[in-house]
Amino acid sequence: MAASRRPTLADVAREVGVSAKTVSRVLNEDGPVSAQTREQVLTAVARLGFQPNLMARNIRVGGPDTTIGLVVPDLGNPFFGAVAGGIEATVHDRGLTLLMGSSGEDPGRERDLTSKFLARRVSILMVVPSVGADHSHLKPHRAAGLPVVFIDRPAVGLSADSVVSSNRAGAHDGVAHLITHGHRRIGFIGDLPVKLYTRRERLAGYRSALEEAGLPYDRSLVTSAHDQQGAAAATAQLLGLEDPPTALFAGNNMVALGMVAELSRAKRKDVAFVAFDDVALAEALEPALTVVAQDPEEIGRTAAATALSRLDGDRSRARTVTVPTRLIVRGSGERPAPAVP
Amino acid sequence: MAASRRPTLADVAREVGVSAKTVSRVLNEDGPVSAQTREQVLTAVARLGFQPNLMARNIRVGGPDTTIGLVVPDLGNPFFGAVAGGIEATVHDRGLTLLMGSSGEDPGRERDLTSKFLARRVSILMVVPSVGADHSHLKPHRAAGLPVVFIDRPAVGLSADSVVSSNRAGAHDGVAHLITHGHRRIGFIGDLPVKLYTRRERLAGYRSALEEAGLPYDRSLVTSAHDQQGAAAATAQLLGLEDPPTALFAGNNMVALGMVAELSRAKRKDVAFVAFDDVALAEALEPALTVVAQDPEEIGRTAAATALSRLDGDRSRARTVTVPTRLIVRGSGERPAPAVP
DNA sequence: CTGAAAGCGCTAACAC
DNA sequence: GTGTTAGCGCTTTCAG
Repeated sequence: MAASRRPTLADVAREVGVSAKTVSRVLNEDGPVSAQTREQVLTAVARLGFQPNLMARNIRVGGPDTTIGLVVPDLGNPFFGAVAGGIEATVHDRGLTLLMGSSGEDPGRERDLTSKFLARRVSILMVVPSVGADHSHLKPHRAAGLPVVFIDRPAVGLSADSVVSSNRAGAHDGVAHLITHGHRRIGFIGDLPVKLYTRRERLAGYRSALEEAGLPYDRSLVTSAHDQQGAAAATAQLLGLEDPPTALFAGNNMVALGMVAELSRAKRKDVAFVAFDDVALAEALEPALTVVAQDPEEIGRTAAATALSRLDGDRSRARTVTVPTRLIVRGSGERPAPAVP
Repeated sequence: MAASRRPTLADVAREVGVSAKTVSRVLNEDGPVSAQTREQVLTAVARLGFQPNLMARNIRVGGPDTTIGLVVPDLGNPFFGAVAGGIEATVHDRGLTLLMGSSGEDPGRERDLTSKFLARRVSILMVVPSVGADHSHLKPHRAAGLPVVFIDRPAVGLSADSVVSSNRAGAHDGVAHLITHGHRRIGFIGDLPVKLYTRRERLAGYRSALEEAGLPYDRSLVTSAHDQQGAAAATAQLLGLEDPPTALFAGNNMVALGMVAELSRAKRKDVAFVAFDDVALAEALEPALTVVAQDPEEIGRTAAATALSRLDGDRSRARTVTVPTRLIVRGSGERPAPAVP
């Protein structure tokens, strides 16, 4: 059972007794073809199970490939899955397909992936940039007209479109919600590394909410974690302070999981908390988890729409689109602060 | 700012004053090249920002493209995201890239996607087949040596490898756990449509556990839902029966969310429950959620390993690999059944 | 309406 | 070490 060569245009042409060009015409509904030959060609195509080689076509036509290159930190993270879903839904009608890879937050891998995608002549490049990644190597491609969109975090060293959540305003709203319920000492558990764009923005929102309420910024109440374990530990550490916080703000969904787990383990029913980013089962918790929800699908749709407009000739200068977050009040933020002595 | 043409091998060659083949040799580390010209070529490549056109290369070399086509029902579903992550991790070293699309459980879209992928000459095709999809159109490609792997559900009308969870055994274990704690009337809320492979298998596991314990199979205790809302309604409906179940088994993670939400809403702290598929925050619930956990990453890794072995010439007959599930006992399944009168 | 020739960007197979 | 020629599978261009 030898792996038989796949049929080509020429095979079909020979089969019918016409030229390759005629077969090509039939398949692309280009120029005129007699109903007669048309029929014969289609029959032969079906019988041989012929499928035109898209790569060969693209190379001749010269245009970009009908793919979108998408680099995310982690394919398994539902946030990026939802972003990808939003992109796909938006570009599907244009016949574009997603080429995906994960960088693991490693600038080197990110660069390998983008290079590979560029070598494939993707129509559009979308990247969730890793901390420390430099994007200057994309400059010539941008100049050549390639739409590039950065997702969730802005570009570094390159002027390009980007789409982000309203991190700062969202964090502000979440923290303000806690303040409204009387809390004056609020812990912040952010992601790592501390240079991460989303962490910086969300911390800024936290600080602005404090400032607005005339509360002091206490560095000892700000800590970090990069996984669920770490977040649990950070939670325990904050609660163990001499003058501990009466409320906590989780800087992302991973942190939220660890924080909730630790509070539940320690049976601390007195601590109020709010998390950035929604999680499944948030409503089923006791108390139900109040969150600052992002809209990853909308981020994906927006990124795709932006890129498509560039593809269609929009030459206006690079813009950053902010997708709003939404405070979903479910209860966990309303535990009252204890009366101050 | 005209969109300048991207440089080609010939451009680089002209720049340096050598032949295209020499440049090719440098880039592919093929045949011998003097250190002198090598240096010059690399310089020119860097200066022009040249990136070889992978499509052109592939077409000449004739082999399949270095991509894996992956069709899933829904990109936003974390289960499939994790599967994709497992695949990518396994194939990364071979230089393969993921081409992904979502079918929305629509056999037509699934077919469009697979056809597109085949036209791109993917090295490997992986599909989570939709209910009602037929795969006979893949036969010629299989015969031509294309590795095809079905994920989460077996193939229809085609002999090909597949990788699935131990749905039957897993459901059996979950239900047996409930029986162990004294439950004799156990509700089953499965997914929809009822013809879905995973639903059938899990229901079979449910039945086998009942049978093993000498318990009757009562059809009125078996119902369905295809989203969280529906699952909540189904839960309410089961608990409203004249002779209601004292324990519930959720057939998937979506159903679990709805079920937990409804039990929490109705403040039914007496009902025991177990869910198929793990969910975030399961430990933080009260009681913590006992689940039959799947291992989607491992499913992805296994699928990839299987496909790679085919690529490497394994011609043995098609096999179905079952990835074990694991009962994670956290508490929700241990609420005792009320004493029978 | 149809076909022959040329060429997209690259590499295999031979020269030198 | 390096260049030349041919050709991957397809489409463009121009003749019939």
